[in-house]
Amino acid sequence: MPELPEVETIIRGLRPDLVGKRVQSVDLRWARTLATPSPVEFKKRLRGQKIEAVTRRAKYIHLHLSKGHLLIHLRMSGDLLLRERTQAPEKHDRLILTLSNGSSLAFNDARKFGRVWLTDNPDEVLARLGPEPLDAAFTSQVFYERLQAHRRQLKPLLLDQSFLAGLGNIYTDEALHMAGLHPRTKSDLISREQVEDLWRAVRDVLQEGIRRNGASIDWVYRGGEFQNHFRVYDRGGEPCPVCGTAIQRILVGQRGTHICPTCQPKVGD
DNA sequence: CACGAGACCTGTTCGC
DNA sequence: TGCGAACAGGTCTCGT
Repeated sequence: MPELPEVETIIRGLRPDLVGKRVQSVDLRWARTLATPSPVEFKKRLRGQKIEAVTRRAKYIHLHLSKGHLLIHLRMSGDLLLRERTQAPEKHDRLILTLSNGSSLAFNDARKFGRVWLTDNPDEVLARLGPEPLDAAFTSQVFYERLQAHRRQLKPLLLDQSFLAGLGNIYTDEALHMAGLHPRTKSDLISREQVEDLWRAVRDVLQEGIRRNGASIDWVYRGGEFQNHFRVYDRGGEPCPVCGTAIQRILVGQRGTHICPTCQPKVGD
């Protein structure tokens, strides 16, 4: 479910309830959720820690603790929820932290792809990430140079978190449609003007996603409403909002991809 | 280096 | 209704 706007929505919601609280107890219900350290170490080091800040880097949730850092990646189906301490664990809860204010923080993840790290050096996990797309440092010139440095299909490149951090399948399709670019276009073949359009599209679509509290599809519901404003994603067969042509669903880099064949003509190759 | 296939998992939806 | 196949918001590793 979660891409940058969904993760941003989650941390904004949780932050006021988490900052200043202490971890009283740790209930690890699916051991493989833990990337590092060992379960025994994890519990020992986490208990008693105070949550000092809640931030986001790309799709990672970052809890800054009095000593150490808890990083959480929700992957496909993860969710982070505040519960009443008295509430019984739910079916897919993988980790539950009981907090000092009588609530608990539950990491729920049906597909078990999500991961949690407890580390003194968050860079061990985050260092390989590319630029943060909404950062002031991510200029269209930086984007242009990075695109030129590769000869790859645009969509898989935009999904590569070491190239640009935070986009997922939804926002990539939306941004490429907004910029009028075909997802298979080679990254070094687009003009400076097209890069400018794509740069603006990426930032606009992420900001719109955040403004609408993210997108919620299917049974993994979070209360966002961006799903009601998709231009192409999950809209195969429906008319393109710009030109009316039927939206196509194709496969690019093994990911379902949605394009308007009129607005996003193939280039180069 | 770029790309495809397969793995990791469970749940929902679609087609027959 | 039943049942298998296809598919899902992500990322990693391996082989070509």
